[in-house]
Amino acid sequence: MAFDLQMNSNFPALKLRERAADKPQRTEGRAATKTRILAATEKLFIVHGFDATSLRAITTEAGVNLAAVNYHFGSKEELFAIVLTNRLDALNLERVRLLDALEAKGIDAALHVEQLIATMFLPALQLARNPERGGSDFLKFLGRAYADPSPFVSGLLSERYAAQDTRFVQAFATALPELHAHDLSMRLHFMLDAISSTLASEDARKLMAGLAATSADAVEEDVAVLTHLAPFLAGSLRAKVNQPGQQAAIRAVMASA
Amino acid sequence: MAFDLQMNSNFPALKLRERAADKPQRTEGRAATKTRILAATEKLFIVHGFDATSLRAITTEAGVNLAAVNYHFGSKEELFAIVLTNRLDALNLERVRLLDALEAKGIDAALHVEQLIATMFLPALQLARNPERGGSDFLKFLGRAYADPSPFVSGLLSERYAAQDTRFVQAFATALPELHAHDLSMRLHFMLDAISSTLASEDARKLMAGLAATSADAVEEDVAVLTHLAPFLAGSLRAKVNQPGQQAAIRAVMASA
DNA sequence: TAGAAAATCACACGCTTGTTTGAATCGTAC
DNA sequence: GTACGATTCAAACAAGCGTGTGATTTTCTA
Repeated sequence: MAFDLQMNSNFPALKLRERAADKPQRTEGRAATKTRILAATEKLFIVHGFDATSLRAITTEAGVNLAAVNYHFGSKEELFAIVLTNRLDALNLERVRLLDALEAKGIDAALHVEQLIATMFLPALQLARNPERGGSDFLKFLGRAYADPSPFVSGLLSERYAAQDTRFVQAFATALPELHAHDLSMRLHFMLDAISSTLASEDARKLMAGLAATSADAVEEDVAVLTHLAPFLAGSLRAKVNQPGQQAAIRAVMASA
Repeated sequence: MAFDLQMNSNFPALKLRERAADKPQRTEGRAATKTRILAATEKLFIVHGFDATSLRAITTEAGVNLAAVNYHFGSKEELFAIVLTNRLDALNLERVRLLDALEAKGIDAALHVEQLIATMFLPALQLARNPERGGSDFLKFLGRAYADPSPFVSGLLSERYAAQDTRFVQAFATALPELHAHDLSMRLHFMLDAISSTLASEDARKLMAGLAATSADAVEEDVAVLTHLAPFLAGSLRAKVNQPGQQAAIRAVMASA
């Protein structure tokens, strides 16, 4: 950067004094670069995704040298892998822990689907309220990650979390025994795609926030969001095909085509 | 649903090398370059999206010179705008026509939601069976377009089809008067995001094809797909919040957290 | 406080992107 | 057959990308 260059060549003493003044502890100064790169990466990834976030944008945002990324992280992909797994490992561990607890406690048959949905989404809501875990941006981050078109991101997610995914699919299959495997797969696919796109989109997230606007404390907000989300998703999963009259109604529309 | 896999391209007059040998006519030769660029653009857009489809990949696929794109279309964005509107204008016109017909015919209250859903998706199924309108690739194209992360693509879609969107939102609002505007917006948002991602993803499309595998002719295939799709989506739209016991079930899950 | 190690720096490499250029070629009308 | 507008062509442009380098500075340790 031009500023440093000028001070380097002409006033080394001045630069030394300024540096020493704003840097009282060296270990913090050493870790600061890596930390600020990680923070900037996450911030820009939320807005632009993997492909459209350049290392130059990251290092500018973080106020560090361009070469710092490759020095500290090796490559752009390794940097993003750390950012992604930092956040998502905790989320998925908590999801599996809740699923274990639910299955150990026994199954309330009538509302098992709603409980599975709550198990999937409650950890995300809770992390979203913890500033140290990303705060409200965590939901945007989650949506961006699962909707990102880059093969690197989707490959990392499916590789690293495939085991958890199949556990939830099996849990839903036992909760919905009358649903054919084809229909169940399609409907779960729909559900997760919809959640991802919604979390990644600003206006839809505001809609969800509006649902819980009346609640007082944190726990009640989670309850409010889930009581709107779970029936909606459960309704789609539980819907039966070939209800009386539905075929006729559809054929009526097709008659106009 | 029926996928005519032998159709690589949807534009006529693709034989040009042998034609160039005998007697090339000016208008045909002139149109050939533009047509082949459009076909290559559509094919590559389906696979890679807007950002990841380079003009060099397009012109190589089309077998034309790199400069031909800017000569005939002005810019990459203008080229993609033509490709997108070519396909989507016809789709949306048909959607609105069916909505007009449904509203003129009067409302079957009990199954109005299913009929609205059929109205939204039937035109896409029918276009997908017409080779001149894109064949089976039309559904992939549709999904790619609505799931594309590029601001240019999403901006073009929302600008050009905002009017039709609000018409459908209003139709759903009158069909579901008990649902709050917040919930309806969120659920429709979910629904469309899910459809887009599903159409864009290869495996999910195969799942949908499996639903209609038993059907004989084209019309019955559309009926089969819609009788699986409509109840599923209608179930999600019609689900009521705060059903008895749901809050308690959710709180039971939260107790483990 | 001197020397080794770690970190930062400016800079450049090779590559890809969309776009432009000016000359060569084609198709046709005079 | 020649002239002219329309098209095609190879080549280059400027900009952006991820990555690597060697020198310099900062930090830690003996």
